[in-house]
Amino acid sequence: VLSADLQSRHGLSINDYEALLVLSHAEDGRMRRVDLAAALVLTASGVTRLLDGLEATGCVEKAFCESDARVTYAVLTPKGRELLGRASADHVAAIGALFEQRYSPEELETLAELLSRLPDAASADGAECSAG
Amino acid sequence: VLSADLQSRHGLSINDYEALLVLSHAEDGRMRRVDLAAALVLTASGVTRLLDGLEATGCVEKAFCESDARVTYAVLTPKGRELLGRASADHVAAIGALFEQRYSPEELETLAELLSRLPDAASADGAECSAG
DNA sequence: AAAGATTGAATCATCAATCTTG
DNA sequence: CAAGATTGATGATTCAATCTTT
Repeated sequence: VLSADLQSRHGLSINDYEALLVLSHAEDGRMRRVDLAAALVLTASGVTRLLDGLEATGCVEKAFCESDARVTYAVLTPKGRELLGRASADHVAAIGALFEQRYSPEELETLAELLSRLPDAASADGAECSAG
Repeated sequence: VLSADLQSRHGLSINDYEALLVLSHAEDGRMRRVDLAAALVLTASGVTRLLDGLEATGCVEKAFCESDARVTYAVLTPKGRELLGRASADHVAAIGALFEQRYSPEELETLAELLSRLPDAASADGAECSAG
């Protein structure tokens, strides 16, 4: 549901969205591609191809590293940041509706705590999830 | 983890396993392909290609419907049933270990109840998950 | 030799089109 | 025309190989 929403309203796949979100939290909206891959739990080649799309739409740009020519950065553009802002507003609201409709605040906390015990579980915090 | 285990120990993808499991619970180990697709949350073409593999290894066979020539059945073979039995023993044990290591019985029940409220959640029962 | 990035081949899913049968 | 099944083309992802730089 959430994925289809992002796609139809903003033209973003869930991975596009996550990539923009991660970049938006990085220093200067810029990250090494290899670090972005790790953050998105994708391979290096997966990131190359994901960014191909975001570069084509002008949401992300390449930048090169002066001190190490092996490194390429992915940089969030103003256009990308704007798109993320709009998409994030909708997405966070949709998530909120989906969960608040089904769980009380206490239940949400319990659910988050239980799921956080699974292997490789991401932070159950949620504070980092908005593009604010 | 669970998926990699199935693949390396028994040569089954998680979808292969699920297909054999669903067939094993059907009347005579046989189902219409379209119904199998629905049960596996796959498209019709996805099922065709999934069964291609299971038919190649002799775990599933085709059968035709006498009363409606449009229909093709997927039939679990004895070989498929044996493989499922072996894989299931390992798989269920692995799931058990994974969860019992992290949750008390009460916590498991709570987790199952909470998750069952999500849209399209499958049965939280678990009774149907073993190939026994 | 190792690290970062990209490319080509393979896998697995989907959709759209097609074929057969009802 | 609708239903069941398959096939071809496409998209997303991975792995293995390659290229450049350290």
